[in-house]
Amino acid sequence: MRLATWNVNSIRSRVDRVAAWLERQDVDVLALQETKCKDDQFPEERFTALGYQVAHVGLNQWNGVALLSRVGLDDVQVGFPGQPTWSAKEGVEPAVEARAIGATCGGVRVWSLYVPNGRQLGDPHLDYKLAWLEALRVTAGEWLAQDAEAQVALVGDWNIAPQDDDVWDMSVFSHSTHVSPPERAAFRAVVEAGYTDVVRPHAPGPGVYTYWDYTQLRFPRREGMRIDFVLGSPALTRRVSGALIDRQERKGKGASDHAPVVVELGE
DNA sequence: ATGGTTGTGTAACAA
Repeated sequence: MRLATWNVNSIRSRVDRVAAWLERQDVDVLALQETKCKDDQFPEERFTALGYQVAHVGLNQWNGVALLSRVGLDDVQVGFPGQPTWSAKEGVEPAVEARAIGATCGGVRVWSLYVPNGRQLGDPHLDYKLAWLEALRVTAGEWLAQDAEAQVALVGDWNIAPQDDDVWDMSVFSHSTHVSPPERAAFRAVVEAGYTDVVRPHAPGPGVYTYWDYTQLRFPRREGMRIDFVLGSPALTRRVSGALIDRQERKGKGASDHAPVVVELGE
């Protein structure tokens, strides 16, 4: 089974590219982030025509996560237990954002996750991000406490570069989010709860990234960040036989600023 | 040059 994750930065502007890529890469399950649309705007028929079932949550033009699967899509869950809420502005009732959707696909509990962007050090968004990751760590840890053999994949855009090699130049990030000690500790806590980065051994750095900013010629200059991850539970990690970051897909007109990440699972 | 691009939706905001 081939499992993939991709921050597409708007599914409506990328639907042709995603559909073509799915067929080319022979992917069974694809987790999408930043679909940037409401549920009724999601181009579901494009994917059902290719044999995929679709689950999506999108509340407005921000965030939005989805799962496409051709190996079953059962027990869909919008948001994870304990997922923190966010209030966009003063006076607006805090709500759970469209940042997490889970389903069982071919025996694997797959979660498509879009971790909040912390924006700046000291920004309330960073506190939200850290609380979000801590809540995820607690819940995902409970899943393994209940069933140590559970096959769980926590996949998506984590908005964290866990190691210095995961950015092109650490000195550029000395006062930035994504690399700060609290963010790295929050990521490490998920790993220590039992979830392994299954891609890195198959796509080692330095210089291997999943995201390149649209501005400042970051992609041709090879100035990127590794911030998209597939974290596997122990039982899932044992099944991983290969992985790749499809850098080709970042090329050309109409590319997302993120590349897709693919994991091959054996029996 | 204190920005640089791309997305939402059509002014700003988000990344």
